Formats: sequence, structure tokens, C-alpha cells
Amino acid sequence: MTKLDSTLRTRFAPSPTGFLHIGGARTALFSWAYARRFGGKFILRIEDTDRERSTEESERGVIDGLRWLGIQWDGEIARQSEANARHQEVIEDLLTAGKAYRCICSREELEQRKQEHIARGDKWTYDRKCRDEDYAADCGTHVVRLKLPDTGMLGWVDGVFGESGQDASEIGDVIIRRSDGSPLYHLAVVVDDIDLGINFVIRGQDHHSNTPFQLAIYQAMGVEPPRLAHVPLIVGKNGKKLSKRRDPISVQQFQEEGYLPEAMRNWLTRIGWSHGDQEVFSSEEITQTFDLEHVNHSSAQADLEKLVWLNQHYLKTLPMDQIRDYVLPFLEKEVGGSVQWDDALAFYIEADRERPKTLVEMAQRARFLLLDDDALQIDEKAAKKHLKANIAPALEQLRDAFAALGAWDHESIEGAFQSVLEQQNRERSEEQGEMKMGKLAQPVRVAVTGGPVSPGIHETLMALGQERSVTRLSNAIQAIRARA
RNA sequence: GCUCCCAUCGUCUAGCGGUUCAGGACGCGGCCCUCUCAAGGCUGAAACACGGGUUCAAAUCCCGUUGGGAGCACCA
Repeated sequence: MTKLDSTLRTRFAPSPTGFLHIGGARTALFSWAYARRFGGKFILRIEDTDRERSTEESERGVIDGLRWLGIQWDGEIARQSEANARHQEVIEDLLTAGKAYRCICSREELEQRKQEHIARGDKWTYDRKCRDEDYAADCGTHVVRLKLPDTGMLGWVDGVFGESGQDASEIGDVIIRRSDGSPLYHLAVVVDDIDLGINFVIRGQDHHSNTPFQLAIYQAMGVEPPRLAHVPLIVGKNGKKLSKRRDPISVQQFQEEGYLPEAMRNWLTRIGWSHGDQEVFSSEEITQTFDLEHVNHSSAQADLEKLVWLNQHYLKTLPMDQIRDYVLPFLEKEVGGSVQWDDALAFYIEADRERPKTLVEMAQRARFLLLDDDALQIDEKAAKKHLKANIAPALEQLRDAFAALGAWDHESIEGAFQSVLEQQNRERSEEQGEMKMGKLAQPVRVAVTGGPVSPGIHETLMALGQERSVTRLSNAIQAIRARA
């Protein structure tokens, strides 16, 4: 073991399940932010001991998720499977040093003795039957157990919870190697963390009560344990554990639903951590202000409404070239083909960006712009409400006014609307009442977009262009006439 | 069952003994703006789980109750 310098080193150690869980994503975010905040390194280690499930494929989900969130790790990705020989070596050393021993108690015997204890009302920890037998390697099927001290506190000052720990007497001699020869998780993490020079472990609270075991292993190995901090879990609606069925738990899922990494990162960071009243955090602000002191002690529910709000916030404030990169794939999916990003599209998205809640919605709202004029389907309800026979004359006048325009900009379009309104109001009778902008704009909106919602009508028409606007108005007028 | 952890508006939270009849945000209601939908502005309702202490003074400290969560494997 090389003596490592005092640089802060945190880590994230997921098992490769094919996707990144939001709880995992958050502890990764915290570990990353903490390392960045204090000039340390953030290491990624894949816990791929379960060789059946661990494939390149299943790792990718986790790795892609981290990348997407903008959580960059330092150095190469470490893999637990690569450390197997090292785990064995440590176990052998502990055996030789008399700090661990072989245990030949079968599961059946163990279960029986455990039941007897419980029947007597005693608590059960392993009864140390084999502890002093000193069985050799040829003792047959056996596991290896760590000798825990009889008494003494296995404690630490948790970065979040403060003084924590348990007396050694309450903990049984834990198994560190299975009868098939493979090392157990507790042994493996400790060894891996030591070898990677991890000196600050930030992990989920579900590990809190297991920590004393691991401290015992550090003690047996004669290595100073890292600083430890446990962050409370994210729970689902009504405070229950996140469930795959009920709750959206994979980062990928959010990505597909059109959430931005900026929003996701901001949201996750703010669950269980705060910085005064601040709600919006850029990546830089996270890495400049994150601390453990303000991590909450209680588990928190994932509040989707807030994510939506954050997403909308970033949708309307991020630089346009970023929005372009984010939304393009969604647009292509929406129309089922490649999409050319041109000035008109850029103008439209810019005009519309404060309305959609997700990228999916943003793409849906731009769909009408990307369709051929003849392929535009008019929403039936909207047509029935806004494209009635009595509006046709005004639409015709407007179409003609549009067709005659020399320039196609906000001012000229507005002028055309005004002149048509004036003309209408001259022609209309007393009982018909005055025609206002709303009465005209809405039918136009339905005619050119196919639906009742869009950005300001002038902007919408500008994005569509003069020729296409005229065509779509004509199509709508025809449709009205055909129905009459 | 045993061990450990937790407890402020519906939700995320600020608060680290007095300046708080508890502040912000999301969501919800109302009003304004308005060519639709949003956005924005103003505004309203909404919480210290309960019971005991300690103290001149408690959301803040201590104890109990209740309620939640996690861990107790030859899983990770």
C-alpha cells in the first residue's frame, strides 16, 4: 500500500444494473460536488462482482447517466472484479495474523442455534463456536470470519449525523469470505477503498448501521478508516421506499421524458440539501457551495412538480445553442425524420420556449412548423370553435393582405391585421359588434398551426413565413367553405 | 423482535435559545397583464407530531409517547 497524499478523494461505487437510479445519482452528485468543492478527486468504481449481471452493456446505463448529468469522474474507472486477488490476499493475511478464523458451522447448525437463542429470549450474534479452534485450510467446507473485539466502541463522527457507532460486543464475528471462496461485500469495499486511496466516503444512509462492521475490518487491517458521511434516502410519495412500479426512478427515464440535465442536477441537489433560500443552482454554483453541514438528517420525498418547474426554468433561460442541441433529437423523433435547424425554427423555438415544460412538449409544439402545408391536420374541436363560416370573409381579407405584403415582419403583419379589423368593423352591423384582435387572431392561429395554442400570432406567422401562411389560410378557408 | 436513525406549511426546505404571532420555493386560490397558451407582477390560504421537563426565555436543549425509515444474510 502506497502512502497517499492528503488530497481529498471521494468515490461513487454503483453496481451495474443497466440504469442509474436517482438515489444513486444523488449520492454521486454529492460525492462529486464535495470533491470539487474542496479540490479533491472523485473516483468511479463499478461493483461488478456479480459476474452474471455485469456486462459492458449493463455498465453503460450507469456511466451514460453520470455523463449526461455532467458528473465527471477523475482518472480511469475502477472495477471491483479486478481486485479479486487482492481481496484474497487480505483475507489470508488476516488469517495468518490471527485476526480472522475459519468457521465450519453449517447454515443448518447456525439456524438451529439461532432459533434456540431467540426462544430463550436472547439476542443472536454468532456464538464464536469456531473462534478458538484454529482450523487449518484443509478443514473442509468453511467460511472465514473476522474476530471482533469483545468490547469497545466501533464509532466514528459522521459527516452528516455526527457521533455514530455501536459497541463491538453487540456485533457478531462477521463473515468475510464465503464457503465458495468469494469475498463478502464489506471486506471488498473496505479493501477497494483503501487501495484507491479513498479518504472520504459519502454514501446512502442504508449503509449507516453497517458501518461498524467495516470499521472493524479497517481496525483489523491496521488502516485508518476514511471519513464517512451518510446521506438520507430519497423516498417516494407518502414517504415509502421508492418503488419501480410507482415511481420514476431511473435517470434515463427522465432524460427520455424531456428533462434537461441542468434541471435534473439542480433538482437532485436540492433534495436534502440547501443553501439558504437559493433554489436555482448552476453546476458551478453546486461545486462552489456544496457542503455536508446543510445536508438534512431526514429522508425526503421526490417532488416531481418542482422538477417540472426547474425544467421549464432552464428551458426558457439556457443559451439557445444549447436548447438547439437538446431539442433537435426530440424534434426528429416527433416528425420521424431528420430536421434542419434553420432561422425560422430557431426563431419559433425562441418565441415558444417559455411555454413547454419538457423537451418532448417543446418538440410537439413545433411540429406544425415542420409539416407540409397540406399535411397539417386541424384539431377538430378547435376548428369547430374558431373556424366557423362567419369568419371566412375576414380570413380572406387577411390572406389577401398577407399576400400583398412586401415585407414579412412583426410590423407589417400587425399592420395587415389592423387593416382587416378596420375593414371588418366598417362593414359589420351594430348587432355583430366590434371585431377585436382576439376574434381574428384565434381563428388564424388554428388555421396555421392546427391547434389553439402557440406563441404570439405575429411571431407564429413570422416563423411560418409569408408563403406558407397564405397557403394555410387558403386551405382553412377552403375547408370552411367545404363544410358550409 | 433487536439495533440504529429521523420528525417545521401538501412537498422541498430556512431556522442552529431571545431580532420569528416561523422565512423562501414548488404546488394551490384570487387579482392584474393579455390575440390563445405560457411567462411575469401583486396577493391569499397553508407548518414547528404529542406530552413532560431545563431556562427569565424553546421550533431550537433533555426525557418519554406516537409516527416514519434503515440495518440485522455465506446480497451489494
